Amino acid sequence: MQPTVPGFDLEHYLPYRLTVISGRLSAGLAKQYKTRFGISIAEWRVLLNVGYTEDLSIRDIEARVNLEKSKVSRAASKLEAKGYLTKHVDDKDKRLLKLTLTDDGVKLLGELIPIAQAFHAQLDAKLG
Amino acid sequence: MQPTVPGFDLEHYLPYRLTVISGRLSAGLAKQYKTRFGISIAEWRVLLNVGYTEDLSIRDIEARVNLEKSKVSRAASKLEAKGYLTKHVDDKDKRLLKLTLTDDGVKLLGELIPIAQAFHAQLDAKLG
DNA sequence: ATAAGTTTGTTGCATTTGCAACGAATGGTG
DNA sequence: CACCATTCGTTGCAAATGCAACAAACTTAT
Repeated sequence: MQPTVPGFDLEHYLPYRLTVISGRLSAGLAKQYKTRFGISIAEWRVLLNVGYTEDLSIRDIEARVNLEKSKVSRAASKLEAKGYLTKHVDDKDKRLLKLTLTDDGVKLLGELIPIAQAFHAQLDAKLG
Repeated sequence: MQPTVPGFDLEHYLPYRLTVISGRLSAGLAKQYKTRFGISIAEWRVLLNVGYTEDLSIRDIEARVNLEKSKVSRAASKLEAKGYLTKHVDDKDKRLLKLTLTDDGVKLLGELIPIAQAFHAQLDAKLG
């Protein structure tokens, strides 16, 4: 624990700690989602947002979740291919896509949410 | 803001928020480091840890920073190729590599730290 | 000491990722 | 209207990534 380079308090550097912590948190759920449901983290987040708010566009999700639009686009396409959501061109602005969960999508989300909630409860318990 | 799927408070879901926030934080610094110094985030973290503690091994960093060991290995190799650190086989356990910053590495870290500190100060200010 | 098992770091390979380029749609300006 | 600039989503491609396989070094047990 001897700092070679003084003048920087690594242990308390916020961006650093946040990244490490959030990485560890995500990793736990990610494996469950992937192995049990064949869903990536990106897909899970898109699914969650589309389920949470109606008629979101790719751009909306990009802004909310801080995912590259190409990543959102591909995640949405995969979810569409798996039958969990549908894309509809917006009538008012035909550049936009309105994303909507299918019944299967809603069902899947219903299965995923309890897992996330349990994880969250577990986390809360650990944090006191 | 109409939840299609009830029973889940997305806005307050901690892992979700942490990931979004830490992603935004990292993104800001990442570009600076990459464009100005040709250093990736993984390399920056390895550099920082090696500077902070002497004779770290790949495994040590893997555990600390939560990076895949292959990622750490490649980041370390790149830093070595750029002349910022050296690898030495540990005498007591020849599987381990002791990573040490070169003079250039120390110098580079000295340039990067103020940027990180300024960023941190800026963040603190925003958080009140 | 030998054999079986573990740990450490690297590498091969298939997948994922980010960035730029692109077409289509819209907005703005003359 | 015509023209230029901007926005949105997709895709091509090079680079990054994760995982498994591997060799070498170490540990343990018999």
